[in-house]
Amino acid sequence: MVNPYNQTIVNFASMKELIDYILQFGNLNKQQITLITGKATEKELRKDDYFVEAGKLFDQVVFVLDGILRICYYNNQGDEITKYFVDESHLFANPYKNEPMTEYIQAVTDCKLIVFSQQDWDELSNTIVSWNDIANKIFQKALVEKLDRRSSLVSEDATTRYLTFLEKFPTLVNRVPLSYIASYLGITQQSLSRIRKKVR
Amino acid sequence: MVNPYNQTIVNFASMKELIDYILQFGNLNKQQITLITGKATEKELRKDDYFVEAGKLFDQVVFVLDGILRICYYNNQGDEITKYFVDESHLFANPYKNEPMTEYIQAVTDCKLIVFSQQDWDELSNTIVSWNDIANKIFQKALVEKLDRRSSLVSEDATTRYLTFLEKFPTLVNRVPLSYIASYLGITQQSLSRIRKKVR
DNA sequence: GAAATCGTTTACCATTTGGTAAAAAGTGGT
DNA sequence: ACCACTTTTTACCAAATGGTAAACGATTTC
Repeated sequence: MVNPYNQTIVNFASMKELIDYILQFGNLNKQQITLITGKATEKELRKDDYFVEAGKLFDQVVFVLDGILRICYYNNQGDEITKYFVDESHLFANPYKNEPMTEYIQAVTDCKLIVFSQQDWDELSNTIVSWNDIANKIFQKALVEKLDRRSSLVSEDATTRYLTFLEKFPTLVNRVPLSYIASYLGITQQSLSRIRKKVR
Repeated sequence: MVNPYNQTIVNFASMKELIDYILQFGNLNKQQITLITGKATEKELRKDDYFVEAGKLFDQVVFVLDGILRICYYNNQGDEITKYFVDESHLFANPYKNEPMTEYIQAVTDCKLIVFSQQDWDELSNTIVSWNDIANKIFQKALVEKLDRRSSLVSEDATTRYLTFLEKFPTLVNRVPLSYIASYLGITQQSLSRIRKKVR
């Protein structure tokens, strides 16, 4: 069978992770879980693979089973900026589904993902009455969290930002290149190296 | 009639502003508009009044008819930080309705607001089928915009940040004290004064 | 195992920003 | 018009950060 996107059916254990995640936001019965599972596909990425390139449309909903993604863009000075990371057990969707991506998505480590097309994802509301509510809760919470994190990046000094990053993402530090973390924190890698030395 | 909250029925012209705003996100018929209008109350604030204080619950939905609000908190160093401004024709709701506010809301100028209790706002979904969808679109869009703005605050230098602020909020510069803008941009007011002199 | 590559650290100096303080400009009240 | 008060600007110096480059360490490749 031809499979140009390297996508496979999702196995039971993987799917359970996603379902457990969704169940935090609302109840689902067995039948509804089967409906969701039926639309899910699995996708693997190698370290440094680009999952989505800037300029292209991206209308999928992605759950990270294993690995770390980063969402990036280039700022006014042409520096590559990591806007945020998406790590294990987090959902990601593009808020601007109908516009070409201004950002690109890259695998920081090898990744295992569960992927839905936006259409499949949305169609679940036809058969699961609470689906829109659940989906909105999920993405709203994610947005609020991202906003809070970025707010603290603006109002704190570089050292505090790094320490907060360590608290919020304790599992990322040793798996993500320092330069990515630096650009996420809004400082140069030299500054971050200096800070790291100071706080160690 | 006792009116401890200084709230009044909303007049027609004011209500039209809000309805026009909501209609960007979905259709409403006359009857539905009447339902919404019936739940709205008007509230006025004087410059520097605190609308919501930190530590208290806040479960209202607020539309700014006139004036500017700012949402603030204190950072680790004890500095007062303006997290964002809410100006004319924008809706604001607390994403953490069930938790005491960590931020406070202050009137930067005299303000005229339309206010809904969260309960009234939510109850509209009982009579307007598309209400949840409309409301989610409104707040999701607001969150995404705020996130994009804050992202550029992290990745650009102070001068670029100020110029971007001028572009995004051309009507705010002359109505908001420089110190508020500085804390929003993540710099001291001296730095902002210097930048302002440079770019003028 | 040597060479090449990549990521990180260090060093140097220029630039930017912060902190404290004082002066200047603007605002409101009497 | 005057005073008191707030906001903004300016100045000075200290501290933090950026830019360029080189050195170091770890990993990969042949």
